[in-house]
Amino acid sequence: MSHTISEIAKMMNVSVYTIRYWDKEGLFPNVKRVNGVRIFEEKDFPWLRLLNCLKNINMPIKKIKKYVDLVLEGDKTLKERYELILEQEENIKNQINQLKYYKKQIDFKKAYYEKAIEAGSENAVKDWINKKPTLDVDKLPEKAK
Amino acid sequence: MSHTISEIAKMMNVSVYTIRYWDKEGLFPNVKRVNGVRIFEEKDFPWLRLLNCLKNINMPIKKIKKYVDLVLEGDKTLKERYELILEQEENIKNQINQLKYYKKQIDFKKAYYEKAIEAGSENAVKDWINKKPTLDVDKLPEKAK
DNA sequence: ACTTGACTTAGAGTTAGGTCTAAGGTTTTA
DNA sequence: TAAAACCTTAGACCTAACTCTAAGTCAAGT
Repeated sequence: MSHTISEIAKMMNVSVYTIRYWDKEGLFPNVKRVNGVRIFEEKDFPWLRLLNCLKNINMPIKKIKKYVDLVLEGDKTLKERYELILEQEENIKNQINQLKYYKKQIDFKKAYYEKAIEAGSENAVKDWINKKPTLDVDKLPEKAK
Repeated sequence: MSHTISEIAKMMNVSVYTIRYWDKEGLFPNVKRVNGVRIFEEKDFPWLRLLNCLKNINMPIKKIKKYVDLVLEGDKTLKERYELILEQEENIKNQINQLKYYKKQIDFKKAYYEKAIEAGSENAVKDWINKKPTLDVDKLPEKAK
């Protein structure tokens, strides 16, 4: 079963323009063409799947391109690719930890507004918020990327 | 204790340019000035803290500005602000879920490369990767924002 | 008084990642 | 056989979020 660019765009939930842009950036080095028209096949799906993953963990296109280039160089880059993947794993962990950390702050703010709405005014809960620590950068989780 | 722009930039781990840009965008409506120079005080810290949080959960500047405007309108916007915060909470949850989902794929890829490196070639583990599902967009977690 | 260094502004420039248009080719449908 | 509905390219344009430059102000130190 083969697929056109618009089908792939739909599958990946991006625009046709985006797929063409990614191709221009070299992210599809092996996609077949018939009369110049891109034909995506089942054999391309594992890569589409991984690409979708890498995009969604916020890996920059240039870094994805670098990975693609390593793949094209064959087995001699296995270790380098492994390290790149390890780095991404670290990166995801950091992103998750950071989001969890900030979720607590948002949850506090939510509770704060619940109290304020109940009281009808923000002033009524001002003393409550002041129990919270002030900006303390030392405690921030490691920045993602 | 009062602080200059460069101290705040250091604290928030961004450039001085960035703080000025944020100010230009209206994110510091209440910061004191002496001879035109911005003076950040302790009373500004809760907002710096929240701003830092909102930036790190990937809230766009325009949306943060909207929140600032609501705050300036006073108690009559409490409910609207509460809903904006709720939305952000949803958003963080989605981001976390998505990252956790993709982390599994990265972990699989990591194991894949460990096997490939051990075997000395990717071909040796090609059958192993093919046990994995192909691109299946229906199972993707809800997109964040 | 004068240099140093940190601050100010307006506005131009940069980067990443698309997004769109114009002009044209091919293939299916009426 | 012709229009509709896809596809193609090159390249211009767009947006978000900075990033930097130029020209200038101000306060502190020598």
